[in-house]
Amino acid sequence: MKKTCETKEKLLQVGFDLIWDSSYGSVSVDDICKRAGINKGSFYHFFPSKADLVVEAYQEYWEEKRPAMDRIFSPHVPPLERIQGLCHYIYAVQKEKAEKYGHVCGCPYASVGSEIATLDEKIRAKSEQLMNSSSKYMESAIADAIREGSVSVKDPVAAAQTLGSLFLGMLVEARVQNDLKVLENLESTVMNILGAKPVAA
Amino acid sequence: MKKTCETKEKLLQVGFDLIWDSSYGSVSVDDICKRAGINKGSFYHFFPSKADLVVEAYQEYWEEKRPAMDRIFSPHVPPLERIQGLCHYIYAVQKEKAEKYGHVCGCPYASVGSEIATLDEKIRAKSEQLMNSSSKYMESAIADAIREGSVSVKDPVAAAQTLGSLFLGMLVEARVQNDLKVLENLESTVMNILGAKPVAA
DNA sequence: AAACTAGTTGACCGGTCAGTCAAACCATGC
DNA sequence: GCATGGTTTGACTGACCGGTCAACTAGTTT
Repeated sequence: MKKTCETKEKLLQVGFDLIWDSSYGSVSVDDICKRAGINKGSFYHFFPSKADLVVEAYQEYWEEKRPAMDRIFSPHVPPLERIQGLCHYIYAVQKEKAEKYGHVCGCPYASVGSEIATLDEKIRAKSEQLMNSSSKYMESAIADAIREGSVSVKDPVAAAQTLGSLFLGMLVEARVQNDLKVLENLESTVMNILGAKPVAA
Repeated sequence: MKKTCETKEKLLQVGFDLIWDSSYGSVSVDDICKRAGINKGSFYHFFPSKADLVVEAYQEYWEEKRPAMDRIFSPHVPPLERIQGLCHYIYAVQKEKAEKYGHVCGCPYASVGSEIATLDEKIRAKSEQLMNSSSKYMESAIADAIREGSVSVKDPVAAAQTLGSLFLGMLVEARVQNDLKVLENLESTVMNILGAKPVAA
């Protein structure tokens, strides 16, 4: 008998990937089970519903990415380089996904969150929470940048919010256009908005 | 017998509204027909498939909104006031929709475009086209603003692209958070990015 | 060895899905 | 009065949906 976590983990990963790639509505529980090589009964042993799998999978994905975010936004790194690092990281993740699946996939929280926002409150709330989860990193980086005088913006909270919306919008555009080029300007656009002096790459 | 266009028009409008409010995957052809008070056979008399209805409905919605856009972006209006006008217009449309349906609905092209981008090429392409359709307005307004010296940005094409992504991102956020407040900062955020001198309201 | 627990199986449920079709309907032109 | 052709009807198809269930397997505890 497999260990508990193996089956559940497999379902979480496969479900997350399939839904990120296509959509919540178009991926059936059968699809997930078939791809995971697991029987449907087992799915409902671990998850009360398809929606619950998604909520758990999102949480897990975020926790998986946290160490990378902590590294990128380490206070040891100069503030503008942190933001630069995030831009590179986003591009790298999107590129990897696009090569693996043949589509630019965008932000998983935003795609499914927007799809399902008016239909399932649990998923909506989780999407909202995770979409905002990186703003703290950004706020502190911008605040540090303001303190060292390397940017011209004044309000770190407002600037972080603006950049968050911008990232989101560019990721949606990249997904709809199915083109990574949209994301190539990420860094320069961000630096422009912050009113940053150029930083050596 | 009703005129041709009545039945078809009704299906287009009802379909567009239902799908904007919830999602492409969660609205069935039966739902649309029931709400429109029209039989299913008639649906397939006018549209080869559900996807074709969406593409046509999107095109029609855009054409319906064009006169308003032409008015807002009339060259008789000072450039920054045009952009201000767009911000107010977006807010007004979202507010009206939210009051009618009890949800903030966001951008219809982006929601469905993102949902379906990797699954249906016709819808994906139409979404891409319509998401970009307002950038020309923005570009010329920014170019005029640069010429009159009322903004500090230099490149109208790049700035229009940035603002387009920003609008998109804020609309997605507003939908997922189901909160119009997200859009209240639209104008001030945009003016900040453009480096505009304040314009009398 | 019996009882308990957690995991697994796959057939099964009622309902819904997108899409089909042959027949009926009806305004018009002849 | 009759033929025409766009429009309308609603029953129908077969696949698929999310979710259930009772039976089964296999380690663990007592």
